[in-house]
Amino acid sequence: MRVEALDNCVKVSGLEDFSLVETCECGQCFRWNGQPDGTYIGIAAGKRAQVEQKGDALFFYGVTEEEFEEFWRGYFDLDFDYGAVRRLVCGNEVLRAAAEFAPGIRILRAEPWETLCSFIISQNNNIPRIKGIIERLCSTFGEEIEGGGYSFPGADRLAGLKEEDLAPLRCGFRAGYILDAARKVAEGEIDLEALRLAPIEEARAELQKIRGVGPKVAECVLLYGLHRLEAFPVDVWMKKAMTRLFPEGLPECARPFAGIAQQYLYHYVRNNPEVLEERAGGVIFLAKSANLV
DNA sequence: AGCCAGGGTCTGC
DNA sequence: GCAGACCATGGC
Repeated sequence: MRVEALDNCVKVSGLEDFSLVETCECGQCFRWNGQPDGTYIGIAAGKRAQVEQKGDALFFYGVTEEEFEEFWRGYFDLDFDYGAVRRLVCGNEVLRAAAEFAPGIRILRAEPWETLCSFIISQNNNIPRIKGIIERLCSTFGEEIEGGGYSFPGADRLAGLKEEDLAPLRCGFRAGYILDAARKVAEGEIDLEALRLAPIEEARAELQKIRGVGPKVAECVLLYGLHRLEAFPVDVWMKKAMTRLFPEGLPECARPFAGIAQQYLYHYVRNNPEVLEERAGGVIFLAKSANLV
């Protein structure tokens, strides 16, 4: 991987196993939006970037080399060898097919609070509407940032609000959940940063003390917000995928990186729902499907 | 119109 | 412990 500063952007070349589109469209993040020109504009940790991929190179517009090194490099997890993980899970035929369908997926290092709040909003909801609610949350309570757009409001900003204050979000029954989470985090009752190193069972239990946070949301916070790669979120799609494809549970080879395997699988079954059909023939059908990619 | 959405809570067995 | 109603909103 090579990093160089050009006049108006930072160029990062020599990337392996990275796809901007796959990473931004695989359902883990809600604030990256594809533009008509093929670039993606996103906001994370109060910073805005416009990113373009050409082959094995990324171009970061509106970003200095220092900002890239200090934040975006880690955010996109560019220093981790995903090829090694793919080869590891390839011991299993189904996982191999899933990983080969979108080998450029990365697990972003999103902020814990933003992730917690976003996945509370995600419950019993669809992705376009989740994005809409989050955008309204940011434009209403976030701060305007350089280059346009709004930061994600901190827990302390929301902790003092009442449910009616959240009415403009049109987030329905989730308003109370957001406020409970904001209060517990703002007052230090829940220390999200401490959960990076806590035993995972303890971290799970801690997160589920928040109203509106059950097993699924907790796993998403662990994986996307705290980068606990062993976390394994199971939503309705993953439940179908596991029942249909892994009735005995996730193969042993994938356990240490269950979260990455989950992301490959989730994206795979959502874009190839036929592999979940009753008469599909499981592994044989999957192997065929993989050859088409 | 009616079903469903990257679920969770609460109630009743 | 587990099933089932219910939750608020809008995309399709």
